[in-house]
Amino acid sequence: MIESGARRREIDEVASELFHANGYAATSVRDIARALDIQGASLYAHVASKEDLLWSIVASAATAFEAKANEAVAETTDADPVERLAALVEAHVDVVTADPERASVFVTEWRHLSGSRRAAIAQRRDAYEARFRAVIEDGIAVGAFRATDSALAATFILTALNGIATWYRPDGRLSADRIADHYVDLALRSLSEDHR
Amino acid sequence: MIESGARRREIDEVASELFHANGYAATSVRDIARALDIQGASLYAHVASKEDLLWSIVASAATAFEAKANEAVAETTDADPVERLAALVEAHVDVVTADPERASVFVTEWRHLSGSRRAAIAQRRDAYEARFRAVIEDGIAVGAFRATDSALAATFILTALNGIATWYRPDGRLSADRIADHYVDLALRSLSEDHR
DNA sequence: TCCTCTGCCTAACGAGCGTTAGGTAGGGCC
DNA sequence: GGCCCTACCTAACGCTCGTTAGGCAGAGGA
Repeated sequence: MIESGARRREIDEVASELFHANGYAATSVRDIARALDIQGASLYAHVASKEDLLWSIVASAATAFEAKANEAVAETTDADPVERLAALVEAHVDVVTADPERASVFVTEWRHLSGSRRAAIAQRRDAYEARFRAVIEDGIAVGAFRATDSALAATFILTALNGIATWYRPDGRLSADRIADHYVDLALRSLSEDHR
Repeated sequence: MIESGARRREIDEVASELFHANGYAATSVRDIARALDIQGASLYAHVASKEDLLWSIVASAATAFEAKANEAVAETTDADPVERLAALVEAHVDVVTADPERASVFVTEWRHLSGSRRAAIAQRRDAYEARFRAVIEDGIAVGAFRATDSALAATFILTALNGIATWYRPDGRLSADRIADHYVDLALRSLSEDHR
């Protein structure tokens, strides 16, 4: 039986670290087992397949991003698009810095999912990106942002945010909060009306 | 003997496509050979190892980025930091869109290089990023950009630019030129003084 | 005609891959 | 004491991996 208890969460965490460090394809089941001090075959008491492990990580990351974005939007229903975008950006950075390994696996390894799972994640990513785009369009309509290609702007901002997952270290020069503040600033200014 | 003739360039191109599509670790030597309609073992008449193939792609991409950045800086020696940063950003987008497969392999697969090669690329990446940082600092000193963390701003911009390699399609909605224009705009505004 | 070079072939190597089958030690509950 | 559940074990499966060895067909120059 494939459970989802404490040991399973441990396994997900170790797999996250290794997938983050070396990539999914370059990480063997026996690599993960070694990090847990057990045999490769023993992992299959907890997990149905290697891909299930990836799926569990990627799906939980997707859920985390969606949940935080929901919070951010709920907290800014009465606010203007500028504040709502700021909340969305901050939420995204929060999720990334809270678990950079998981976030980076989500961003870079989801293509190794097969068939319907990959499609499901692609769709959720699209929906997530659409929320950013919608807020940007609202801001343009209200005159808070300059008129520009909202899809391209959303992509610009989101890829910059996702990049954090690849270089962020909890013990690095900048705290997660400071990174979030700076990135909110950079993102909002990139859409600002005045310049030069 | 390992040559560097026309056939070899063909091989590099096919390998770029496959590494871009599926990742280095998930692409086998036999996959590359199949795309060339030859046997896996036959590749070794042209290439010393699979990693050499990756190295050849990554190194040529690094050289392309450096060369275009050199041009951009040379053409803006008398210009202000704003124009020089614009030239750097445009150069980067140009290199990415000119060969997105190669660029994306450079950005995402270089960690699979071993030892000294990985270190060499890491150093060249750092030096390249430092050029962006230096121009941003010049701009801040001159008052053209607002005072901010220049390293973080450079990372913000560069990761957004590198992201293009993962989604750009030559036959997509936006031409390479329009993407470059928009991204120059977004990058410069993210550093602008005024906002709200 | 012979020689050399280019570009590919077949066959095989040891190693590692994801995964399955079947077993066992130990702890908690009846 | 008997029972089941959790967590792991060893052994092995068929397959694919990167790579090497050795050979051969055809083109081009001497």
